[in-house]
Amino acid sequence: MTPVADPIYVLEERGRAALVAAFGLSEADADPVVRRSPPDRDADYQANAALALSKKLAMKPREVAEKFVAALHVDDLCEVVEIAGPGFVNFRLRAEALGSLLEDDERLGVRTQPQQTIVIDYSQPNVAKEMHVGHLRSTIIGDALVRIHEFLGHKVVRHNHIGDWGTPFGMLIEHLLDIGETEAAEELSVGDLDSFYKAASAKFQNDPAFADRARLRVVTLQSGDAETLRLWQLLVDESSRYFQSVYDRLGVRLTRSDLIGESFYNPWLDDVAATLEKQGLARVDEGALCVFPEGFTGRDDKPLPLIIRKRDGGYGYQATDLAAIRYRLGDLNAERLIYVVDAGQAQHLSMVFAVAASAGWVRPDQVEHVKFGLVLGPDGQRLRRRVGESVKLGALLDEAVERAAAVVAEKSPDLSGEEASAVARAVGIGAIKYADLSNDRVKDYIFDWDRMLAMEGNTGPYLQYAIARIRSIFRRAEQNADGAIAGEVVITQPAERELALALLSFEEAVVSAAQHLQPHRLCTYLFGLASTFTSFYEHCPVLRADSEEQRASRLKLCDLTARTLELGLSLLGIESPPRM
RNA sequence: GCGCUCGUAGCUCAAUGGAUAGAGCAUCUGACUACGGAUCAGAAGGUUGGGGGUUCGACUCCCUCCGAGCGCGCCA
Repeated sequence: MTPVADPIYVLEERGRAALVAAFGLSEADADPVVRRSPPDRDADYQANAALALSKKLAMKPREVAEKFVAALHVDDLCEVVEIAGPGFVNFRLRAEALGSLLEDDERLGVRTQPQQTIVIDYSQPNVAKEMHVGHLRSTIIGDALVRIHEFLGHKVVRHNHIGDWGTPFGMLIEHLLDIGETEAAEELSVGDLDSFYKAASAKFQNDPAFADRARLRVVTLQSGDAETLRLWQLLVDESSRYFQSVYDRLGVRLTRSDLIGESFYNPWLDDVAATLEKQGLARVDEGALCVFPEGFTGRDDKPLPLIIRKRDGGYGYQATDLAAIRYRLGDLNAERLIYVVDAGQAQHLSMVFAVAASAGWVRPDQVEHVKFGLVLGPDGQRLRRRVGESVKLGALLDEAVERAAAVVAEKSPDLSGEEASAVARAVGIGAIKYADLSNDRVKDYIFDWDRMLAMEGNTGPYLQYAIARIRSIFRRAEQNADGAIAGEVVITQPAERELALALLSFEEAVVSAAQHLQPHRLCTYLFGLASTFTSFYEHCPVLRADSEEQRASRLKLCDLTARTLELGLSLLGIESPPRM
């Protein structure tokens, strides 16, 4: 059975062969530059290569296009191939070809890629600190990238690089000792991490004796004192429980075994420093061991250091990040590292990457910073609870589910209490995720409850609703929708044609989201598919189709649409309730 | 001061260097007692912050200016 296959790749392949045959180009130079055509152009796809090649080949663009078309074999797919404008080659697919391309396939036409081992570093909350919206973005985007790359056949190693080491732990442990283990565990277990951290921090600032103890405690901790480590572990365990509760509510694929935090790299930090020194990359400056990577300057044009070891002999996150790169490539044999970290860390990470590259630990093309912008409130300012305080994640998720429950209760009063609350969870969490993922991640975005929960527009609830609506067709048709639809897709109406083309573009949407590490490309695709579907559904009667063949064909289009939307949402980490 | 990011319709956002810059919301006009109206069709709305440049072709690449945000030596 022929799988669903995105014609853009077929045309690309045939186009490449034609360019090689017609002009003797190398495979690499023979990119036919196939794109979807703009709407209302009476063409489905176009190849733009002729214009780009005309100079290289010293021919007129139209001449290039003519020779290209002459060498092209696409009669089985296209009913029209014509040259337009200055040298665009337009393709219009045959209706039969569209129908046969849409044969059933578990993966809905998305092929797997040659497997790579990829470490994706995301979420990164801090021990003994409440998670905030910044962690939310990293978590949601990272989770989507994990799912997309796993689906494409890669081996993804999830690393939750938690902040569980370093200077703050001196004061946290001392504070823990002050109030007693029992009370501390109690406070931490109810998830009130901020008050614990703030109390410790306040004492550190106001009580010099406490501050001295805290500094000493850092040394004791990092030298591996057993009792201190036990107390530290208590903090980590309590915090991990809290993190896990957030991940479970979010439906994010992170577990305790993915927690590989800063402390994990502690044993290698001395060696990182020693190696960099031996390589002549690091030198002592103002008491600290520094590397000055080329091209980084700060104030007064002074070279900017990456501080490997502080004046007091301790290590910061620069050394830890370097050790992590060595571990991930050297010990885990990863081929690619992806860091889902806010844009504010761009300079730090590019310095770390530069140093790791010059030490020979990584090739520059193996590491990528997936940076993201801020979450803003309706006023366009950074989202805060009150001045200076970040919004607590737990409260945010509560509110999302509450608001979704109100929407569900109003729109679907017939759902049972249990189902209604399950739907509310899926809709509320899905709305938050979709609102985050549907924007270009590098930009700041405005967090707006009403917009993200709206049933119209490019939102999570809209897509979930579209799926539920299609599912209801099958309930009404009393037909099983699990690929058991007999017959084949026959395209007769323009709306069917548009829907078929949209369905066939799924692979490109997934691949492009992965290639650019931009989940919003997949969102844009899914919203377009849902819109195309509603137009089809309005214009083409399904259950009241003219013939059994047409009914079966249209049911099949419905089924493929629902499954594509479901799969697409699942790659974004979003659930699709069967009814809502 | 140096560096990075962003600036697109009234609002929120799209647009792997390709033809006439697209959606949703809001506004306006139509359609159908609805296979879940949580609908469909259409209109209006733009000097893509300004100015230069590269290119057959620029929202996209380069330079410059303006505006916003972030980072810039011992927190992570």
